[in-house]
Amino acid sequence: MTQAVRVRFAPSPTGPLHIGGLRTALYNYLFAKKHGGDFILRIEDTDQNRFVPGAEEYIIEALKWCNIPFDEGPGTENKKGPYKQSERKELYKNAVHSLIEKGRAYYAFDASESLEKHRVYHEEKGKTFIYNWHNRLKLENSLSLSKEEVKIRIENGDRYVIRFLMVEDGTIENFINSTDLIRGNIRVDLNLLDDKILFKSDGLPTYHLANVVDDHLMEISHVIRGEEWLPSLALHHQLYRAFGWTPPQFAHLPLLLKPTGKGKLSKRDGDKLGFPVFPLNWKDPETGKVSPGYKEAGYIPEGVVNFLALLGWNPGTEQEIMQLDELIELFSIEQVHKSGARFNPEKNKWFNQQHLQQIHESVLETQLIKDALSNDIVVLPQEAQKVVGLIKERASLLTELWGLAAYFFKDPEEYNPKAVHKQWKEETPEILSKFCAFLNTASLSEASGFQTEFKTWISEESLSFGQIMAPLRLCLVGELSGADLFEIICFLGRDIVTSRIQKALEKL
RNA sequence: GGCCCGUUCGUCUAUCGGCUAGGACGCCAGGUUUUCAUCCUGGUAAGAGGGGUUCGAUUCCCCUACGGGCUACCA
Repeated sequence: MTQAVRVRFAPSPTGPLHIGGLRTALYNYLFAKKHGGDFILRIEDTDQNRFVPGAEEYIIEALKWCNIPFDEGPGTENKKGPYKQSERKELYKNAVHSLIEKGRAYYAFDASESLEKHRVYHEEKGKTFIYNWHNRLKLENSLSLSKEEVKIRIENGDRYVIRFLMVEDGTIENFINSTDLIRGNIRVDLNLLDDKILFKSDGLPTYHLANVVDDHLMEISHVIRGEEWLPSLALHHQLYRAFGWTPPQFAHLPLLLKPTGKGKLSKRDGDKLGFPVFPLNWKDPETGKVSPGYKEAGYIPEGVVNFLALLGWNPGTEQEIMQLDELIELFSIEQVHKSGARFNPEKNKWFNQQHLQQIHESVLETQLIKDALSNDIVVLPQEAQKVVGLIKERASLLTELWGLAAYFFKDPEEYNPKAVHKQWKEETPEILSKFCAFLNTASLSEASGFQTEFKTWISEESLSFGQIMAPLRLCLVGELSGADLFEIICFLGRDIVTSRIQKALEKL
């Protein structure tokens, strides 16, 4: 019998979820759904100092926007909950005490400042200070101090932490092999590892303890997390072993790197390079500063998710445009890459453009109507439907829609000077007047029919396309770009076309 | 500094010992179009370096270089 697949995404609410975290969530989700398993959201809020109000809500909203819902998490029925670590304190306390009883954890009273001194001192001598078998007996802890002393200190209310006893004696060779689903075997010398703090003096567990306890209690089968956790893998394995628990399987995802320059993608890169790194707008509760989100910048979740999925993984085929259900179908953790992937905003946009062509047009129509309304223009549903059909292939972002469609609903306010200079000739006004006359006799019920009539007319008048099309476009659009001109004319109707031509004739 | 992980076009990537190294984004050129965009066609450009193993290495091993991560009473 194989174990049920249960994975978790475990962010800490220290700010908005960024695109790298979102990808981790996505991979977890894809893996879970691929194997018919559950995707669990756990909030790791054990750092009181870094807690940011609103961050948890943001994370939940962001996952919802991306269409990657969790099966268990805050607010769901508590099968294995609660799902916030701050509500699980007793569990960690019990766990760490069981470790103390087993002799695998101990109290330590050293002040941060005194440890810092040790570090500096060692560094000056070109050495590294590690709190482990090397020196733990020279420091202030329940292994070096007498039982009475320890008891007195604790009863006195002295601040203490609880440390993990990594290895008792570092003189014996002691390697551990851990398996990573993506990287294979990873071999670490346990003698080089430190006695990590499991419990902080504020009475809360550190990540390492809480993480292991929760993954065990929540019956997590696969831990899929960022590569920054790879160095802790050996520690986590040792913890499972010390508890006597079977560890889950691990997979460490490659990091997302900056588009240019060095290092991993950070929350500040967005501002610097002008693209969002967050799924949704985020307003910093302290500074009030708003960081842009994909949603508000006009991206659709289908595009963002598709692009993100392919950053560090691909199905091995040449298919790139995929819907969420296809991603689930094709996903496999073994095909995830080992090396970091540079974030490419250009390609991100391209994916969005591709998906924008595929989503239901009603989404675009709704957006267009909304944007028009904020410009005090009422666009009827059937108008929106018609116009979206004409312009959507030109749009990469939802936010570009109105800019591409505005001339269907309002007269141009200005005429591109360059274009005017190039296309507005001496004979133009006369030709346009003739066109107006022709317009009165033409049928505008259908663009293709009108085009035929138009062609007949210009040959009768011995005019060329270039002579009339460009100026006409200027009159109607204000630019030399835009949708099919015959479609525009038929949409606008005789009166508006005529009035726009009149207006342009006056102005130019 | 120490430990760990990585390294194919500028970028994302295919290749699981047979390669004329394939695709996509970007860029460039051409075509379609009344225009711009879309779209279509073509072009540009790569296995870090050095040793092995092998009939044959981008692929396996080692070294070096470079890149990345971790090295907190943060996650």
